[in-house]
Amino acid sequence: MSSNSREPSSDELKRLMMLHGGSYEHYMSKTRVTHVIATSLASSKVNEFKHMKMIRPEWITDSVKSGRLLSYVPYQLYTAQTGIQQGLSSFTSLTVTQRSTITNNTQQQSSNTTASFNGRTENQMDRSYCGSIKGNLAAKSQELGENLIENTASKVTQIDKRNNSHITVNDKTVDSSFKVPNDGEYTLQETEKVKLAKTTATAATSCQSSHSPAKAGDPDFLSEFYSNSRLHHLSTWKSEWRAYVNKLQKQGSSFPGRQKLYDVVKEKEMEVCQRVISPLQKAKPQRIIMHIDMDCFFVSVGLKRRPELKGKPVVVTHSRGKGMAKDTPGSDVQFERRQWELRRQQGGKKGKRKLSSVSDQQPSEDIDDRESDDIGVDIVARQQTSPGGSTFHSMAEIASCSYEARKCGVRNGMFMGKAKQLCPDLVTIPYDFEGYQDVSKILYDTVASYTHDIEAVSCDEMLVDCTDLLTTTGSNPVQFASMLRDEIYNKTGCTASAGMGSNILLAKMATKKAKPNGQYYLGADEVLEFIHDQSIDNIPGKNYTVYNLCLAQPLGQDDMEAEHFLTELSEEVHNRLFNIDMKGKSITLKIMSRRADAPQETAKFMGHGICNNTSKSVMLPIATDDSKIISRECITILRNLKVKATDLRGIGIQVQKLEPSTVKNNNVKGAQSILNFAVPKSKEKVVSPQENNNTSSYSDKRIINGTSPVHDYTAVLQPYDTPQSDENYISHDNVDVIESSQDDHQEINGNSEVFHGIVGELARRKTAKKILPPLPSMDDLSLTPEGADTLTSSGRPRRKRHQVIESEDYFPSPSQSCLNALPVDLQKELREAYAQQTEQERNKTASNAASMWLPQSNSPSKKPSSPLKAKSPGKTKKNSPVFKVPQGRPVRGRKKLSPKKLKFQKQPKIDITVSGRKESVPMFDNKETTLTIKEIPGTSVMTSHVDQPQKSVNLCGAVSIADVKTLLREWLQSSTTPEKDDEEIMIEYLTDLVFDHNLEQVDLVLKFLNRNICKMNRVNWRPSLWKIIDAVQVVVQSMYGCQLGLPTDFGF
DNA sequence: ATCCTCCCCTAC
DNA sequence: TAAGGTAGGGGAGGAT
Ligand SMILES: Nc1ccn([C@H]2C[C@H](O)[C@@H](COP(=O)(O)OP(=O)(O)OP(=O)(O)O)O2)c(=O)n1
Ligand SMILES: [Mg+2]
Ligand SMILES: [Mg+2]
Repeated sequence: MSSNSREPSSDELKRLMMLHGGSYEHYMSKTRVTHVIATSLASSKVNEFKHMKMIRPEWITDSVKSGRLLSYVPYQLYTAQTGIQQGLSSFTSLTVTQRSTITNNTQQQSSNTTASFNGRTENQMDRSYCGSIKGNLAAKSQELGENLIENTASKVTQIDKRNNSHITVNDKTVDSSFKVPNDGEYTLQETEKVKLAKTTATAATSCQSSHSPAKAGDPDFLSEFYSNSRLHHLSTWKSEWRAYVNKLQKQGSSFPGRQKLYDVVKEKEMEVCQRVISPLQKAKPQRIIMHIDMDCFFVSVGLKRRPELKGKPVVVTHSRGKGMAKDTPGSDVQFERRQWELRRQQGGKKGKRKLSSVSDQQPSEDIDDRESDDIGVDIVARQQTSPGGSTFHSMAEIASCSYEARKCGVRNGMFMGKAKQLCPDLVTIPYDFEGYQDVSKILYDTVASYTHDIEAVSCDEMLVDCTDLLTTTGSNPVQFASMLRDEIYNKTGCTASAGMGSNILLAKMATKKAKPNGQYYLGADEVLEFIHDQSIDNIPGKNYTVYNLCLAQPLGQDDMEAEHFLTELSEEVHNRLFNIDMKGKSITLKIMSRRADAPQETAKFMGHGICNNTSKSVMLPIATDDSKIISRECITILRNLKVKATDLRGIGIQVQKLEPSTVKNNNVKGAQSILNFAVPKSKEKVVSPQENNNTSSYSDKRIINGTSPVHDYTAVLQPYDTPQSDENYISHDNVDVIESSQDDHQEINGNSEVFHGIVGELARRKTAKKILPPLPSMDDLSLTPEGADTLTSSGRPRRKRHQVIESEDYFPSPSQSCLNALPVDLQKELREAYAQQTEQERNKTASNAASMWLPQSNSPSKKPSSPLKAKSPGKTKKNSPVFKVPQGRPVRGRKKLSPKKLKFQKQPKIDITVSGRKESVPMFDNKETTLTIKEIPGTSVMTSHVDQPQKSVNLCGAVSIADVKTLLREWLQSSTTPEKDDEEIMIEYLTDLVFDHNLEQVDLVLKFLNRNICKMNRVNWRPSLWKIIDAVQVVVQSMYGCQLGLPTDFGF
């Protein structure tokens, strides 16, 4: 609820809500909050809450008055909210109360309002992605000479579009003759990463502004950050435009622009008295790619409001250009800036090297970099020393600078301080993200009125395959470019430049040459010469990665801080996943930690300073989008990494290996366009023959789902590559559809949320076609599908579990039949997983000998998962008694089931990973090293912090199975009836083991318990045991999608 | 040979 | 103050 909610006071509303089954969250939490109640919201909030239902308070009061839950629709704050938000069936769901994930799914139907800030509804784009064009084109410089010439890079592959006219969004008509560039790649990794940087507490000084919104702890931090982040906007827009273009392509359309172009050409021809050439030109097989890019985009949009600044050196930046950045005590601006420059800006200085000489000079690249760095430092030094003390060095980055500013050497991405240095007259103007988006929209729509063979590159930039366009209109590239640029200018008031060539790379280079408000057509004949003259800097290099974001503030030197932040990030990730109906199996945590030679304080406010990066990933047995699971995994990793809290500068979470979340999924995914070689990786384990139907159907039918949400077509990315047969055509969509099976429907329509997890998911995919031979006897750990017998939706399997247990042949029979219900290949997977599991077990024992030492925690530790704390104190532990951990470290094996082909299909991964702690953060060895900055990356001494091991999951201090057994034995002997407390401790212990992926130990412990209860005839303990088992199964279920299989005689 | 993970890189 | 995000190619090195 927004604090602005006056009307009824927020307290009153809160009371009403509580009274009627809702709940009230004081702070925004995307997972808990279902409706935002407010009378008005700042636009930044609107943006922030755009996925939410924003509703006026009268909704609540009126509902209460009328005694039932009224539709919130008439009460929406902004009708611009796209999508169909379905009403809630009960007031109770007003707010999701933090229960288990499973419950969450039920609500949150919030539509996928993608971008569109204030009411820009058309931006609702579908999810399909176009791939990056640059794929291979970015051939390293050496090959450039050769490769450039052919149009290797740019095969705007196309396939005939089957017109799916149904998604009519615009008034355009279908033109089935158009093509859709598509990508053969299956990679669809939605990733999310955010970093965090902090400054030390010592610098409490720097943060007296306690009201500063920039705190990691602040619930608004993330959204606040994003809404001001130009790079975030750029990224977001890019993917939106890709999706938009993709949608256009699927839609088909008419191209009003072509007529104009055609007319102009006609006219021209008349004048020139019919050159017979143009008809002939049509024969040219030559592909023509045009690259269009707005000139100093942010600036020129900004100047529309400040026309008087035209002609002046203008920059867009957050910095207001006055005042001085505070010189943070512990920081080393010079040092950091130098590092920054080394990293980012290697532009400009390496000057004149020509392509032609590149091949032999290639290796000197590094040196060059360093040289340029030195120059940078030099400047900095001067600046530092500059007399008069008027050193303005803001570290705000310049997003875009006008060409006047460029004359002084100012560049995009440069720090404001340095730019000011280079050009004292610099004028700054603020960001106007909405303005950029508006212009961007016009740009795209303008081009789209000519063709849909577009590849979005950025919000101010795109690639256009003009081949078809030019052919059909009989025009030449120059004519088209002129017309297009004129039109863009007329409509937006901003200028664009265009470059054309036979491939993407050439087109881009041509643009660069054309740049300030010009165009350049690079004909085939000039290519060699052109290239020869190009400075190497003008060649777009290989690609990219990224960096980060951050937050500063002394807030947490304590680990809780970071973990809390992680939780928030997890929610962010969850939302992103949720919005695209995907779940992922792989979670990666990326950590940036202060490099040992870096100062304690970051030079740049909210910067991350100079860091070491570490990343670690875990594979989940089943895909998830649950923020709690994500955060739990991340926290575990973080703890294991043992980064000093004060050195933690950035945190990023990525979720990969996405697959459609089966429940309601009508989205189309993937579909990246490929404008270049679709190099088939051949290889191929033909998709298991049984399910060939996949292979063959590159159908588009799923689109139907756009209108019939009930269906559950599951999009599956096709991993294998295009048969290379026809290089000009990408053979498919790379998105495939598996027919939903009957049970599908019932599951979806009915009690879907009940069936969760691997088996359930699998079953949903396909019906079994074959029955497999019985499983090997698994008296040990085994996983049992829990599909058939329903659970209560609360997820409590209690009842059912008993059934399972009771059935004599529990394992052979029921589970077998469940298994049998699965597709053959999946059965196999399960089997394999099982096999590996046991093998792993073997390994484990083996590695046991390798002796992994862990500290014994002597404290009874209620919470085995201790905050990694223990920093220095932990060190002493080193001397404390240690236990050998039976399940030794190295094991932590992971099963990989059939690799590629199934990649995006449901894949049971029963990964019993042994508690994998260990792992040390590579740290730069600071020890008495005044270590100059010299460090060559590879050289830096990494000291592994092998010491101060992590407190491991333990039962009252017992870690090893032997100790636990001893403890349990004592426990059993101590009395005939268990204490409630004991029960809870056991549950906690076992649960933590599960979280730790140490199912093996869980199994051992349970069996041990069972055995001894029987042996000692402790009848009274049985209910406790059941209870414990139930509790554990719930957790296992939620994490693995199935339950532990336990011997049939359990508990008897 | 082929994967996967962890990294780096760079265009916007 | 500043808002250093992000997709995706590619390489090294380990596991299989
Ligand atoms: N380091 C960078 C580079 C770019 N941008 C933003 C601002 C730019 O206006 C926009 C487009 O980037 P371009 O590379 O196209 O640069 P400009 O459009 O500003 O200038 P040019 O005329 O060279 O295209 O992206 C940014 O925020 N930070
Ligand atoms: Mg531009
Ligand atoms: Mg651009």
